[in-house]
Amino acid sequence: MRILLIHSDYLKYKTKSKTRIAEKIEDDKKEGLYENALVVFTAVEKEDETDMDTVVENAVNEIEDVFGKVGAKVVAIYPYAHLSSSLSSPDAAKKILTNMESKLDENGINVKRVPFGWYKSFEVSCKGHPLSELSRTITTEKVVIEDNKVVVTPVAESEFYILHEGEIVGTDEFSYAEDDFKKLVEYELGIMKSSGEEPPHVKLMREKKLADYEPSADIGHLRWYPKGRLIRDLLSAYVYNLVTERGAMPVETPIMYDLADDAIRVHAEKFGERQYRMATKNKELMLRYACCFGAFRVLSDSFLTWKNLPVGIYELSTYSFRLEKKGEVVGLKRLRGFTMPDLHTVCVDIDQAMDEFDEQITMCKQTGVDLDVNYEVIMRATKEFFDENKDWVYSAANKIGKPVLLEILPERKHYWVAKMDFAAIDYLGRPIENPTIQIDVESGERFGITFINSEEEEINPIIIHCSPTGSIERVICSLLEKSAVDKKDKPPMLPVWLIPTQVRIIPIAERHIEKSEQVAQLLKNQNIRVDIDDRHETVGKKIRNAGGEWAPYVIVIGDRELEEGPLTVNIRETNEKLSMKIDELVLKIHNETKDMPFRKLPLPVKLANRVSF
RNA sequence: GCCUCAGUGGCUCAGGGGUAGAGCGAUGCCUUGGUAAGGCAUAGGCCGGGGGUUCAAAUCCCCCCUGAGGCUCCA
Repeated sequence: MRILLIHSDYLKYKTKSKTRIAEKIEDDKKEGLYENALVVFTAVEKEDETDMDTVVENAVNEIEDVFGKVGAKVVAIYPYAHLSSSLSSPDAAKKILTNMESKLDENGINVKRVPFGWYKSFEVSCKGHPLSELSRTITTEKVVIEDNKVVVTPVAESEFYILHEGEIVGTDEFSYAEDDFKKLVEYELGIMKSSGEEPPHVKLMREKKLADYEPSADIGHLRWYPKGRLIRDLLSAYVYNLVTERGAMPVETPIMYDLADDAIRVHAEKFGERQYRMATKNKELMLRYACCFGAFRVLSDSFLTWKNLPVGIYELSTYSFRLEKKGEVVGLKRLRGFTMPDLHTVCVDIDQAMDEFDEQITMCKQTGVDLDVNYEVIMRATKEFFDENKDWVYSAANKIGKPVLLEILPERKHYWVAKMDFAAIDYLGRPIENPTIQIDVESGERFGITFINSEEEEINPIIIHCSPTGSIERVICSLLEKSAVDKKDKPPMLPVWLIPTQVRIIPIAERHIEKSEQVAQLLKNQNIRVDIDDRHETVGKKIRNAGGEWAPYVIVIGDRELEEGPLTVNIRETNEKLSMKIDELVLKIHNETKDMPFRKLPLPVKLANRVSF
């Protein structure tokens, strides 16, 4: 429910004509004049229908609070549909508005309600003091009043443990050997102190010309420059290969959905206000915040039998949209538009889901190796699930090979009963939630997904949600944060398969450019991204610039190299100058990029021709 | 969304009611060179946007936008 509160000198209204949904009214309600009134313009929304009593209660509390503060004489409830683009049914609205009226009345407040469903003229004279114009969003969340303060009803709290080598211990009793794990636990338990610094990846993503803010879009939507786009493409190809090799089938589904579809609406409403919504002429649409919608619709329209299962449907959501709060959006870590690899695996039952989950743990772990990022892991389960499947939870945690934080939730709040979150730890010691695996026990039924079991019965399957890397943006975030950590004791780098310039060739004088081009062509033919710094600068400066671009290999070509023979190659990682033949360099790079995807350099080979972004 | 702080050339920043500044970068010229910044010159600014105060606003005040930190949140 949305309300707009106006403290007015007076409200004056007059009914003009009925709409189809008009309520019946007595003649004395056809017009009205209320002086010193707190006018409550109210739009009742779809989600309010799920818990009308709570909405009424919350709204009444809010109104009474403001009423008391501004010292108005009367509350005038004014139905005003234009505050929301997601309206409830007229019947529900009428009921809620009437209930608000009687509740306020019971509490001894002089309350009037302006008729619903009529075209009306009105005049309102706003007093204009600081509290005279307020808007509020009222939700179905239960609140209690305590010491005059509104407090969200405390839900029973989660319990936290550490699982390690088959043992379960309290978070206090565990002796933390690994720094990153300790940070993760402190963060999860809310005992980490903030340092107040800016995370380094934000500066890096701009400095390295990967991505930048786009002030002309909404907050949290980025522009990507060629180098950033290249890395995104490589990561996308990487995940595609990873999941298809394990049998998943890629699909592509729409980015927006019609809220008239019940299953879509219920699933969407769980996400509350954090959605982008748009109204077209006849439809109320939402932008997807994950691939679930499309995947579930594909699955519910497919014929599945127990022989097919488990089966995976994969999509890379370019983009998913979440209307995160302004203050929460930061760099690559938290965006309003992001790209999420999303794998949905249909399983016949919870046992098969657990087996499949085990496979996916292996897959998620592998991404940490391929990306060269350290993950710390949190396993979460509802109390009920944990009690029934203790052995499996222990063994799943054991697959991580190091301590795992375990959260046990007293009851199921979400669609999942068990999940595993993999987090990289940023420069400031805070987790970046990346891969995730979740066992979903709810969506199969909600979206009408069924399979035929061996007894020819139609059954709702268990579905596993998995993002093997987490969002592409967060992967890049983790890589940049890691480089900032590394900077303390070694040169910051990206994995060789991801860095835009793998080999930088520096000709000393113009007469060395031709030879540089020949070397570049040989490397290019071997699927290596190579470029030539042909600018009129000193060798020292070009070396410095190559370092600034994190080029892992730099070759200087001068008179000595004009003859056939070995090249001198600067190796960034070790800061060595090695004499090697081209073939040796090719072999070294191929070894380092083995089994990883390749894309060509999306920039002019010669630096003199490049646009500077 | 709330609280605090910030926005001056492409970048990093100085200035602080009365000619708009520096370094880096860019461009041009000189230098044709051997491993982390060669020299000289030039261009580039509605001082985030809009209102107000003032003879005069980049500077003071108000609103908005954008960014940072914190709070909250991340299904």
